[in-house]
Amino acid sequence: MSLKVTLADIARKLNTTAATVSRALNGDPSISEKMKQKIRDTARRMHYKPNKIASSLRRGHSGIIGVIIPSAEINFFGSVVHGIETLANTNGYNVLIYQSNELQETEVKGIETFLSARVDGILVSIAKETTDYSHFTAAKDSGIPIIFFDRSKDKIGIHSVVIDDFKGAYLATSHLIGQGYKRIAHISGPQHLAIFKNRLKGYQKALKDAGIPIQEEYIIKGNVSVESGRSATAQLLQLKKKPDAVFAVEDFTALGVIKELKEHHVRIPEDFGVIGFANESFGEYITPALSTMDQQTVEMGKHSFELLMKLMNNEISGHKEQKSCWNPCLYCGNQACVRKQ
Amino acid sequence: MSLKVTLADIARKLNTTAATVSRALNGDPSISEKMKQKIRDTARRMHYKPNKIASSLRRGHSGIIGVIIPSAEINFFGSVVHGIETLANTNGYNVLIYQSNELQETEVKGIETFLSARVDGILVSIAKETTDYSHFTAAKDSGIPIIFFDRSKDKIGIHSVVIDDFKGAYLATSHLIGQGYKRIAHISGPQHLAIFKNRLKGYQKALKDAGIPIQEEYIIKGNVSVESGRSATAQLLQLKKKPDAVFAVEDFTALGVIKELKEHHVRIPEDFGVIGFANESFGEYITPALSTMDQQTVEMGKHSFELLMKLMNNEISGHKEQKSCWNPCLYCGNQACVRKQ
DNA sequence: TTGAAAGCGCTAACAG
DNA sequence: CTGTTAGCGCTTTCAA
Repeated sequence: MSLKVTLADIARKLNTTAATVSRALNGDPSISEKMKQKIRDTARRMHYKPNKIASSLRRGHSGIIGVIIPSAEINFFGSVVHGIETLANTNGYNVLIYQSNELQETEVKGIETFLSARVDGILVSIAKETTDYSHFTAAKDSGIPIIFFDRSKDKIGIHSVVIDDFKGAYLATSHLIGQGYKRIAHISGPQHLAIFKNRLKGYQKALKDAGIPIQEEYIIKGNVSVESGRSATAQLLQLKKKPDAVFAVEDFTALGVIKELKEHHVRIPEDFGVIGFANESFGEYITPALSTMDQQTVEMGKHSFELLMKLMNNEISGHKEQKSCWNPCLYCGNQACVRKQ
Repeated sequence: MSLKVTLADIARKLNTTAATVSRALNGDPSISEKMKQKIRDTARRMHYKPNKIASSLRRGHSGIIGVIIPSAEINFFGSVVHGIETLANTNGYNVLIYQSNELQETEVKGIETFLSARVDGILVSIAKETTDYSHFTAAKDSGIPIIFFDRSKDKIGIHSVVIDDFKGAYLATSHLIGQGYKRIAHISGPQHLAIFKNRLKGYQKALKDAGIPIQEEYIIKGNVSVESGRSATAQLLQLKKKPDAVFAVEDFTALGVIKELKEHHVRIPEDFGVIGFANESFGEYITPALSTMDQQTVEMGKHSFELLMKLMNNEISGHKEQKSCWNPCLYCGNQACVRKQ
């Protein structure tokens, strides 16, 4: 029942003032060791819990950074958040997570909530359904450091941390080519999101560089879901000239491909190659195991937080949008990042 | 750059006072409609964002509830949190998520963080590694409403929301018996957590009721991981009298079982039956599909929040510990909750 | 229906 | 080294 022990309570007991107690507890060097000891002891005995609300109000910052993710049920994001937390915690920040559930409306609410909570910075991975970005630019204009990770939007003046999706897709496609597949299809994602657009481009470039003509009928628009992988595959299998491999824009789509192929009794990888782009851990669980591009999620989280911290500390400008391709293996072209069971 | 618009700013522009503006914005009926309109308009034009920090300090509560989960990378928890958020948001609460990463130390930090943030209530699913529970009881004693969900600890005076694990395990085991398996093993989880202990008991009761003798060598201690499923299975396959089915305490363990069986070229389900206890979505992705007990995660989240809200509103006593078995299908014994592909 | 004033718990500036 | 004072932005009496 001692929830409301305050600095003043401690001060009273010790015949000193709240200011002194505050300083002692915050390790201010101007306070004598003896006094500090005494104060720390009684604070502990009285079960004092600092009231961060009051502290934040006074200091003008909250020590919280907000992260908006589309869904915690996508392993990929859980893992990135883990990376964010690791670094945030060692830097004295706490992380507040908000799920947009892939909805623009909820995403807007998330931004508002964070603004009201006076978080010190915001990290966001854009919802699939979001097509208007004014809540982000408004937040930025109001002065709060904000950075996109993974799902980003170019040319609206907000920094982003992404892997080199173009190169990743290029490598994934090249991987299939290297395995001897000749007619490689691609199931893409919503083209208004940069990551999906760049993966399509990487796919096309890889084919071109290998001297394989690009067939429009081999490029199917998907929407990042198991179902869209299935229907796209069904569609591909009806073509006169069927493809013999698919590069799926992400793992859920790839899973749909595999499910559909199985129903048609197409053998993987003998008759048909499949590669995804990692966002799920189930890749290693399904049979046949899914080849996929590793995204080093934890690293992505750490890098995102680092960039955000620089922004919060004014170490980098918020003005000219900068894109941070952090993934060493994708960046340097090391093929090791093709993860295959 | 208008991050610091305050009530006073608005008041000044309108020749009134912060008090009036506050009242208007909060819909106080004593303010005239005309004034309210005017105030709302200028607030919008000035891009006013209420400072919840200040508001919380004054009101004495934050409107935030804290949720501690072992890991956001376990789908199960993401899904429960989703349920929590749904209800929390419609009730005007925001949800702050903290990951313990299955570590007691981090879990303690989470509690402290929440206490400092003055959250209005805490929901926690206990970390695997936690063996001392004093941080929970201390929090409760300090007056904050706290409730366990899924991973709970009995007899320390804290309410919990769990499914009827005993009955769930009973059903899972009976399911295997019903399919004709005769020698059913069980790979269990850490016995200091109630859910795992109860699942073991349910397994034993099901065997007993079916007149099948309980063999100690068929009960393997696991630690809730793919690896432990594998090694336990390897161990079981070395027995003179091999089992012909396994009830795994949760899905990661079940996955390990399947992987190991595959390596030994044991056919599922023809030669060997496997059933898990749902905490992952990969059940539907692997081959052969994993039979598993559905836990209705979203419902669990909603129910947890409801109970917490009752506690926060003093509608139930925090004194006598109460266990809330909320899962209708497990509770009523409806076999439909065995989810099989 | 509105204003004036006080205060939530903390920290920073200024004294001493 | 420590105390005094003021104020962060908001809400809530109490008055008018």
